[in-house]
Amino acid sequence: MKVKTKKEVFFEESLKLINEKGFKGTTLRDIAQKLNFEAPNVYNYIDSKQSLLESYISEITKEFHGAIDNVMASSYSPEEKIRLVIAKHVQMAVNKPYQLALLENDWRHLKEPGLGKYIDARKSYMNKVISIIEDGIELGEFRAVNVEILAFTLLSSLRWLFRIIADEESEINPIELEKQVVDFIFMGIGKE
Amino acid sequence: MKVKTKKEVFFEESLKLINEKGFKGTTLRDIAQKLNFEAPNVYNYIDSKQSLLESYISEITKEFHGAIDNVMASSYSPEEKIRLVIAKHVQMAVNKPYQLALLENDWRHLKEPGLGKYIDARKSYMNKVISIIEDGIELGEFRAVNVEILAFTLLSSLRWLFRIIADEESEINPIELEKQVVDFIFMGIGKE
DNA sequence: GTCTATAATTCGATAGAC
DNA sequence: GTCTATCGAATTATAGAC
Repeated sequence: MKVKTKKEVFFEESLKLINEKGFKGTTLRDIAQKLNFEAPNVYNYIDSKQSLLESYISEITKEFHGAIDNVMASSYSPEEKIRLVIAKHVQMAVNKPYQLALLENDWRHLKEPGLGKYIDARKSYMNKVISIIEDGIELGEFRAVNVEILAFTLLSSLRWLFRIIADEESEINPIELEKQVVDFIFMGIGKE
Repeated sequence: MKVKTKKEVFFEESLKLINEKGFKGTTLRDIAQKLNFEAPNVYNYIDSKQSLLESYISEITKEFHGAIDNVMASSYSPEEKIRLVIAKHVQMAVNKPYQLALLENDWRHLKEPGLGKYIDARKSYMNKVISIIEDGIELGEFRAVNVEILAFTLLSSLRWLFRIIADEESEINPIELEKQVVDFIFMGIGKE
């Protein structure tokens, strides 16, 4: 078991607090109190409250975009690509639920130019998903649907997976979670 | 066309601002500026900033719970009940996108005892959906699945429909939106 | 790295005149 | 209903001693 550095503990505990009270609702005093020191000491770890938000968000968005770019550039079929995208979201929800929560809850508190970049990147991500779905429809792997609405609904069900982990008291089996989500997205709830 | 009262304009404009900047990120001065008067005048319309949040949230949660209780008490089949639940979410997303956004983004800023009540009500809502799905599986209308994960994923895709309306520049046809969402949830994206 | 002290600003809210 | 003036508290952040 690796020993956590003070810096790692700082970022982990801050993350949990922000998850409970929101970025704007979490004060540097709150963070300091949780770590049992006085407020000005947070500046031993960060330059500003804003930079704290930015570091959490940039880390996780880079990971998502790196993953989907690799998927796009692969020779897998559209159906397999969608499976890989789902797998990535499940994996992230299981491994970094609080960071995902922060991303979804508090991205709006980014300041320019970071905010504009984030919004653009988010659109770009959805466009890549749309592109995969379009290919899949063309190849007859998917039903013909309104791709914008579908991509949006699909991503919505993926983006909020972290709540299952963050909210649920019970343990979740990641493999079972992925299977259930894949089945839902490909087959829906209907009998046939 | 009904003429809007000043009070209606106040609540509408406040809602849009909160949607952009979040509840904690929106100051009473921001609201006053948008309405072209000075900050203390907001107290002509509300008792406190907190009561503003509470009124938005209680209105919309009552509507959802009233709807699902009527559905539960009806003699429709589970499949038809799920269709009605989806229809309600689509209808709300189309008619009250900003209020739904506030609900999802800022419910955590409720204070006790309202916060606890909201969390309980949210769990209760999901339990009702789970109950419908369980009935449907028993009757052979739905595939046998992990109902908790399914209900969660299903509700996630419904709860974020408002973003299609709030974000999208293009007009959305509510009837088409409902059809696409129903098809996605019952059949998924797969060909068969 | 930790603290005390405090600056500079902003916030929700109130008082009271018109 | 609208304003000016302002209070009291809280916030991010800095200065500087230990």
